[in-house]
Parts: sequence; C-alpha cells; structure tokens
Amino acid sequence: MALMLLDTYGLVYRAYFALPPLNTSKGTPINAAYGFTMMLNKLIADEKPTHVVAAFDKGMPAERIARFAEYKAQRRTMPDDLRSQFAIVRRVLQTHRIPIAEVEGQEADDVIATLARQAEENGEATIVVTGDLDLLQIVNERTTVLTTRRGITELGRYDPDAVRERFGLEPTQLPDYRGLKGDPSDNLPGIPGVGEKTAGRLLQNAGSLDALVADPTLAGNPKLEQLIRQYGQQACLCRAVSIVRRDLPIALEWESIRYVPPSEGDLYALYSELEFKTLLNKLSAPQDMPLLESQPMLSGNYRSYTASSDPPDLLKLAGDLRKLASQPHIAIAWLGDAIGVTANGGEGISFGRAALGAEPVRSALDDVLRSAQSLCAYDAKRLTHLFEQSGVGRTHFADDAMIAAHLLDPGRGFADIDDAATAFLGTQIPPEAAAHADATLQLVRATRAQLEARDQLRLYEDVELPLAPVLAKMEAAGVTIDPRELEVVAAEINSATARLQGKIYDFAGEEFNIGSPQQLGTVLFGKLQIPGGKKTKTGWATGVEVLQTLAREYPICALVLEWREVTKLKNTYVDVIPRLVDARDGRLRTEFKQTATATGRLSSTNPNLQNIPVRGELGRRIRRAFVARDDEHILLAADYSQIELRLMAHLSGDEAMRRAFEERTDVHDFTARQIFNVPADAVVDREQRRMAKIVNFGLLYGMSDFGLAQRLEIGRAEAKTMTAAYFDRFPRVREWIERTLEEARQRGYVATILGRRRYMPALRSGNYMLRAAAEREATNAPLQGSAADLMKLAMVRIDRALGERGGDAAMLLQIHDELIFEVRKSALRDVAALVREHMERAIELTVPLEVTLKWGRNWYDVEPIETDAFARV
DNA sequence: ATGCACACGTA
DNA sequence: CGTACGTGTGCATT
Repeated sequence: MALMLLDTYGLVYRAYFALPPLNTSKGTPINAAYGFTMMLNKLIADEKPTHVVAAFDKGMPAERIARFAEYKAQRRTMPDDLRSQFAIVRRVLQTHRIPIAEVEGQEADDVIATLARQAEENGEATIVVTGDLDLLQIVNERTTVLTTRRGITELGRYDPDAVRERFGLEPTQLPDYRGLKGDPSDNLPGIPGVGEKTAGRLLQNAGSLDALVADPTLAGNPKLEQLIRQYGQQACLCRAVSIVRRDLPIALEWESIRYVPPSEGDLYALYSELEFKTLLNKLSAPQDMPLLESQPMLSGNYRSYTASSDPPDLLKLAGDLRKLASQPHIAIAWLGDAIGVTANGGEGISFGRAALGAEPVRSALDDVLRSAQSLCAYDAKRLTHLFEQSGVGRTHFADDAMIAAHLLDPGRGFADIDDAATAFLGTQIPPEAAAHADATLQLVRATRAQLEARDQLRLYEDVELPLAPVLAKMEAAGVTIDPRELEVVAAEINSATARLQGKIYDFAGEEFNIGSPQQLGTVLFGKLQIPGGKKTKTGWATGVEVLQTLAREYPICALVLEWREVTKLKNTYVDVIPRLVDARDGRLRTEFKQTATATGRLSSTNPNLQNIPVRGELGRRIRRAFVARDDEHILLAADYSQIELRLMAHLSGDEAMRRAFEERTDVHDFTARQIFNVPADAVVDREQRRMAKIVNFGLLYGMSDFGLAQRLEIGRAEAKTMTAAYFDRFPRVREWIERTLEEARQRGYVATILGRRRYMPALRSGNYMLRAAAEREATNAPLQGSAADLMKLAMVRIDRALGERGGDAAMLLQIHDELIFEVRKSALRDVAALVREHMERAIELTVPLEVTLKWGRNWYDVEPIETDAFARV
C-alpha cells in the first residue's frame, strides 16, 4: 500500500515554467495543465500508488502572516495565464478520480504533512510529490519525498538517507537549518552571514537551533556567537514559519481516497477537449472494454523460497514444487531474478532463478510443466529461452497474456505485466514472482474472454501464439557473420570519411563537428551564406531534402551528404555488428518483438536486423557479411512482391487493380498507363512510372493532394488532377478508403483480414491535425496489418513444414515482407518450393500472391532462382 | 547520466 | 501535410 500526496500548486507552478507557452486551438493557455497531467500519469505509472490525494492551498496563510509580516511579501503574483489553468487542473484531477484536500486558510504543505502523519500512524507508506524542498522535514522511514528537478518528468527522491547525504542533517533538523540560513525566496532573513555551510556545521555541532540560542558558545567562534545572540530570535521566527503543521483537522477516510484508474472514455473526452495530443495517442483503449472497478491488491497464499546451495533447502523446494505436479493449469512468471509458479488455486511458489541449476529443482519443475494441461505466461518467448538454457523440457504455452493484451489494444505498449494488470484487472501486483504468476492466470482469463467476444481467438490461437516459439527458434539460431567482409567495408568507409572530412573543412575554412546539425547549419547558412536555409524549431534544417537541392550548386552539401552516409554506416552497422557477434559460434542474434507495433508487424532490436542497408551500394555490401553457416549451406531469401497493393486490390475489390495483378504486369507500369492514358502499344517512360509508383505508395500511406504534390514536385492542382484520374480508373479504391474511415469513425477501430484491430480514437478528435494523422493511420493499418497477418501465418506453417523435413533448413530472419532461411544445399529446391507454396497460399485472396525467391552464399549475392526450375504447384 | 531533437536505416 | 519501426549522434540538462 502506498499513499501519494501531491503538492498540486507546486507541481503546476513547476510545469508552467518548465514548458513553453502552449495554447489550445481556441487560445486557452494550457502548458501548466498539460505538464501537470504528464507528471501525474508518469507518477501513477512509476510509483503505482494505491491511494492518491491532491492537496491545494486555500485562502491566505493568515496565521503565518500574523506571525511574520514579511513572509512571502516578496513572492510575485501569479501570472494570469497560469491562474486560469487551475480550473483545468481540477478537472484533470476529477477525471482521474483523485480527491482534493484543502483546508481553509492553510497551505498545501500543512495538509500534506498532516495526511502523511496520519498515514504513518496507520503504518502506511507515503510518497509526497512537491516542487520545493520545504517538505523534506517530514521525511522518515515511512514517508518519502519526491521533488521536481529539471523539466517535468525528473524527480529527486528523498528518503532519510538521501536527506542525510544531501544536507548532513536529519530531516527533522531542516526547519532549524532554514531558520539559520534564511531563504530569500520566501523573504526569510535568517542570520546574516550564515549560509548553507555554516548553518549545517552549527547544527551538526549543537544539535538544534534552540540549543544554540540557549548557549551561543556552542557556535565555536566569537563572531558567530555574537551573531546568534543578536539574531537568534529572528532565526527562531524564520524557523517557525518553516515548520509545517501536522495537526490540521482533517479526517482521512482511507477507503475514500483509494486510487481507481480513470475511465478511458472520460480521459479521451478530456484529452481531446484539451488537445493533449501525446496523451491522446497513448490512449487508445478499446471502447468496448469494460473497466473494472477498483479491486483490492491481489492476494494469495505465496510461500517464498530463496535459492540456496544448501541441499536440504533445494530438496524442500523441489518437493514443494512437485506438489503442483497434478495441477491442470500452471502459470509461470520470471521477475528479475526470481521465478514464480502458481496453480489455479492461487497457491504459489517463488524461488531464485539459480535454483534451476540444481537437478532436483529442474526436474521437479519439468514434471510440473509436463503434467499440466495448460501452461501460461506473460511473454512466453522469454521463458522459452530460459527453459532452453536451463534444460527444462516443456516449452509449449497455451496462453501468453502479453500477446493477448497486445491484440486487445496494439496501440498501447504494454511494457510489462504490471502495465497489463493495471489496464485489464485494475489491480497492482505485489512485487513477488509468485504473485506475478497468479496475476498472469487472471490476465489470461480476462483477456481470453475479450478475445472471444471480439472473434479474435483464431488470430490469437492459430497465428500469434504459435508464432512465439517460431520466433524463439529464429532468435536462438542467429545468423553467421563473416567479420572479414565487414573489415573490407570498414576500411573503405574509414578512408572515405577522412577524405570527406578534410574536403568539408577546406570548403568551410574551419574545423567543426559535421555531425552536429546545429554547427553544420551555422557553417552552411551562416558563415558560407548558402541561400535556401530553412528553419526548424531549434535552428537550421539540414536534412537530406534540404542538402540534396543544394548539392548541385554547393559541393560542400554533396560532401556532407556523402559524409553522413558513410558515418551512419560505420556507426550503426560496420562498427557495431562485430561487437554483437556471439564469440562462441560466430553468430549474430536479434530479438524479435511480437508486441511492439500498432499494426501487427514484428520489430527487431539488439540489433535491429530489419534495417540492414540495401539501397546504396556501399551499405548494401554489409550484406556480404551475412553468410550461410558453412559450405554445405546457402541462404534463401523469399519476399512477397507488392503485398500491400495486392491487399488493397483484394480488400477494395477494384476490378482494374485486380486485373493488373492477375495479368502479372508491373503494377507501377500499369498504374502509369491508367493515369497518364498511355496506349497499349506505347511505352511507359521512366518518369511516368516513377510518378505512378509515388502515387501508389502515397495511397498506401493515406497521402493527401498536398503531400503528393510535394513528393512529385508538382503543383497542388496538378496533384489533384492526378488523384482524380487515379480514382477514376480505380473507383473501388476510393470507396474502400472512405468506407474504412467511416466504419472506423463509427466503431472506433480498423481491422485486418484476420480481425486484428487497431483502435483509433483520434479519428473523432476536434483537432484537424490529430484527426488527419489518424485518418492516414487508419487507411494504412489494415493494409500493413493484413500483410503482417499473412506473413505470420506463413511463418507458422513454414516452420511446421520445415520441422517435418528434419533439420535441413532454418528460418533466420523476417524483414516484414521477406524471410531469410539457411538451407542445406541439397534441400534448396524442395525448401524453396515449400516456402513459396506456404507464402503464396497463406490466405486465399482474390488476387494472386507472388513470391520472389533468391539464393546465394551470402545476403548480398542472392540471385533470383529460375522460376522454371521451381514451377508453381 | 539521461532525455530530447534530429537524422536516417529498413519495409 | 504518406505508414510502421530502432538506433546513432549531439546537446542541454542533472
């Protein structure tokens, strides 16, 4: 249990100065309210309080004014555009269902101090969040104070040790300290000539201000002694206004301040009214998801075990684990260093990961998992790797709550199981592995019901769940890297970098950091006076578009572009990859994230192998380093051709577009013929095809006339004519886009071919920019997402088929529409046919799917396989 | 040390 | 004022 107390005024004040002036489209100042809301969300996410109260000042601090007339005389009056935001802050709090505490004539500090004391007396932990350090005096074993630091998200955390560390004093000595040294911002004089250092030393020696005043000789030197005699009473007065009151007449109703997560609908309404774009984007909870009312913390009967090398302990742990062996439903969680296991009843066991090294424990767990009917986890793939390393046999999971949660709302990143529990269970999970396992079971129950209600079980059970172990295999396999090839590229890059850098310095007439957009902008557009400089928020724009247009006339721009290209390659790939190669087997391993994207695609990290260069020649050569494991194997690459456009043809049912694919023509060429009216016996020129290609891609991304005009470098009217011609030839495409948007507006989400959803609340936003962005996303998501569906389904089937063949081929990488395999040479023909078959037939569409197959000894040298040799079945 | 802005690699 | 990502740098912040 943790109570969070907010010093609302201080936090809002802080947010106001931390952020630039921001207004809603109607001109309402909003920066402080926005910053406060950001802080609030972050605090709740990070600190996970069970109870929250926002404290406000109310009325004048009359008592203190009476005690010390000058008090706060110096403080400036509140700016009007800040004052007006407090009403908004109150609404934010109301929406978050956070109660407000205020006492007539009292400052928030005193309200907070009083509530913290009451919580202490009840044995509860309290976190105070404040903008200044005055409240540090109430820090103790149960009360922690967070103070705002830089910006709006950074906080200092003060427990008693942190206070001692910072001031060399006990928290309770801080009012004395402030009384001695004074505080100009509150117009407290203290003792003249006594600053931080002296005040600290005096208190360390004398213990308290009272002791000093009673016996000024404790000061240790005559000068200080005299000062204390003269100003001692003034210091005591200063101290008096620094001491917070902890005895205000407030009755703390523990149950009434329990934090209940806000309704997503209410949040949506509020955030869109206030035009909190970033927050709105994070918010995309399914509208049909009933939010549970607050629940008590999960409780269960957990017994903890600490890993030990002591045989009796491990044997006891193994014995207790084995008691779960007959249980049908087992959940397992991996939290930090601990493993938690629970069965359906809530009884659970946690133990250190290291215990898996002991044979009795390992085999006991093995038995439990083997005998269970179903096994579930949050991020099963991670556990699969752990089991693999520890020699635990079973790795088949019937449920993965992380995947289920992501399917229910892919727009929201469920960073961890605590996130998901907050969203779907409305509960916090105690920080214990067994509790996490238990929460996993509950999450599975909740999410499965939702998936079923939405008809997404097939997507979950037949695609996503079986994909996880496939990805685990791919991650475990890795890909062999030939470092010598990287060295060749590195050498070339190094000499190019040196050469380019020298030339750039020559042109610039000075040495500077070319990698700094800021310095580069100053050199190009300031010193060299190159015209055409545009500005960004922070300075000159030096992006490719800008430099490219200048490159013809100003060689330095071309050189900078070249420099950027080579340094990027060096820093991101050539220098990095060798360091990540597993020294044991020379292979490079990535992690595929299955729940990272809003559209259903995978992502790849550590390193990202989905963005290895291909366009530039130099970069492309990096692919030479990706090789088959030995001479007996080769790499096989299989990629879908134009999969998203084909899906557009399928989903829209546009006959003309369907025919383009049916006839196996070049689709960009075909489009060019249509929109430029090129006769059948005439040739489409390169420029026409280039433009048609941009139009096709623009379509997939929901591009506007304006954007199209910019990309094509033509007038807006011209672009409009072109899209008109396009939609004239492909009328159902336009209808599909409009239908998709209309449906999405109405039901709140768009869906893919397998029923994967993406919730799009911003479609109904009153803010044009937000709405337009959402419309583009909504247009693209069904296409990109359906392509992901197809690929995932194909991967699951291919893995199964390869498994049946034995071990002569392994899937290594997925790059969205492309798969890379490592294949025994003798099996190439069969495997290529099998891969093509499963990819092309993943889902039957009204347009044919086409897969291009290539093979080679490395990723660079892959050459198309003669189609004739692998005729389609 | 950490977060942001910018830049840029891929589909 | 086309979508979806991850990672590198510089730079301003503790």
